[in-house]
Amino acid sequence: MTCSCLRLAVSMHWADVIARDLISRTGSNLISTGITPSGTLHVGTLREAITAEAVRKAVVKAEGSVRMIYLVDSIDPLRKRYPFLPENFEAEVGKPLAYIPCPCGEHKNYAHHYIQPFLDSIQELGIHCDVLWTHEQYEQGRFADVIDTAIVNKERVADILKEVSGRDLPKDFFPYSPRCEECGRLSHTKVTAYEKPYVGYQCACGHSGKADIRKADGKMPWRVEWAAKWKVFGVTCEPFGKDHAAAGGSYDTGVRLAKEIFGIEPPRPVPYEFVQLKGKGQMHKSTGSSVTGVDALRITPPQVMNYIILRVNPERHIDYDSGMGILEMVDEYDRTEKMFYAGGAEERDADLLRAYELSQPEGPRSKQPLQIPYRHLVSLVQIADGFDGVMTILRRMEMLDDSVASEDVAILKQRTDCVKYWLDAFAPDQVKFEVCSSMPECQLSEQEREFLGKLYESMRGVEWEGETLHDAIYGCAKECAVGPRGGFQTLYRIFCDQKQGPRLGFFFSTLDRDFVLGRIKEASD
RNA sequence: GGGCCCGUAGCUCAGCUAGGUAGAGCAAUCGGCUCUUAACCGAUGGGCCGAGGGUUCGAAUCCCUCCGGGCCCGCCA
Repeated sequence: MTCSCLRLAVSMHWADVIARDLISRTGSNLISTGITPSGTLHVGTLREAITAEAVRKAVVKAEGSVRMIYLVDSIDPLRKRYPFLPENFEAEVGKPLAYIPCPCGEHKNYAHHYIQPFLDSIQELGIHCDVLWTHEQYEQGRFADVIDTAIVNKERVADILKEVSGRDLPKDFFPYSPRCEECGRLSHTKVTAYEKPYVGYQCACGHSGKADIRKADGKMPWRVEWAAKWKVFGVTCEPFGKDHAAAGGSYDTGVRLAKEIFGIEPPRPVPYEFVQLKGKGQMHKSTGSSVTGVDALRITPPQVMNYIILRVNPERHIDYDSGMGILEMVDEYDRTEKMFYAGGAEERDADLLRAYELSQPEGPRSKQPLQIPYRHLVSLVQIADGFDGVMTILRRMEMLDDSVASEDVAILKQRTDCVKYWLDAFAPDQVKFEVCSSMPECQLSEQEREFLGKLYESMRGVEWEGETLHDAIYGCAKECAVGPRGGFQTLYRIFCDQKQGPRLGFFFSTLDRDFVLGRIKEASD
């Protein structure tokens, strides 16, 4: 065996490793993932979908056959009245999310309300999947056979659950919970009989009736339902959070149920670690997270979001930093992008480049996208008036011209929006500035006033353009006692009431000439 | 009680399932660009690879133990 052959096997991105494994097992793969939309979705939800999509792309690249489904667990019951829900939702507890009204009244139902932002995100992130709603699957009778199988084998199902999880089950355990046709709740019914396809029940509300397993008249408990889904859809691969991966956890019971009850091989698991939020508070269930999945996407361009997830192994936890860290991530992303298109990267960066490639919603472009330094945008957004203003300044600075590709404009727009949202909600004060509409209170020394006076005269005669303004400021400050550093600081003080700020030349060039000169004159008097 | 992940430069991490005496980015320092910085270019400094054993000619890399940190395991996806 030659060296070059060996080298091929050295480095492989985790998604490709999984893809290779999948292809070696079967000719037709189905990746499944999903969520219960009971409340606001967090960044971890994004990780699951992004992880699944990376595997899907990797299988496609390896020329395997693959499809991906996203299951919205819309038939799962509302477990309790969460703090963010109005009082009257107390009455909805126990009912399937799909049959509970929308909290804001603008969506079809509760489940839609919470999943819709995520479904929108999926588009941006380039996740290619078929979205399925579990309540619809039940309504269509797709689970009828597996429900019957579970019921017929309910003793063995119960044994497996007890054995693997080490927990006791209620004596009257039944692998199907009827939904009371009177009160709509799944949680208060007791099964009294089974005669295929009808499950007789008595509800705590007083009603007794029959549930048809071919309809959405009830559901399986989720551990059973999970394995049942594998059977019904033919799932061969599924990413899930580490909570499911714990010993005796739901994946373990799922494996046994799959093999012994449903007679199938369990899917290839892809356990992933949680995403932790750094910066503005951690992600606590009790306190609620200050950064939601939607927030994260609003401040992180989608490709970068993908990259954050894909650059590390799934089993590694990620600290999502909504503060300055986001700038560093975008910078790293841009660096990797340069490397990707420049070619000649070193072996050790192979996985990073692959992560970049997988991060592109529709695959990488043929040419390197336009790069405007992200940190620069942070300044521009605060100077310019809207996206058009940003574009205008970029043109003036010759960072882009009329030949700019529409895709690049789109990316720029997206990044500008992210920066704006970030500045509003998450950015540390250190990077923020604002033009004071009137002269801030400040004590200026004699030397500083002298500098401003000279600068006033100098700037009056100069072209109102970034570079020339900058030269005027620098030249003037250098000749004065305050020196360059002191000169710049003085200006920041009288314009922004800070001792630092954006690059002054460009900054001034975007402001009204009379306003700037007036302020300098005022301060020098 | 059970399980998983992590502990390598100030920070975020590569390297670790092919063992041969450590890498990147950011930060820092210094210098350059007539140029303040949160920008650009260049250079420099900085780590006994959590601790202790073991295997080995040789370990950040394999095995064991321990310490430290994070997180899961209540039918709740």
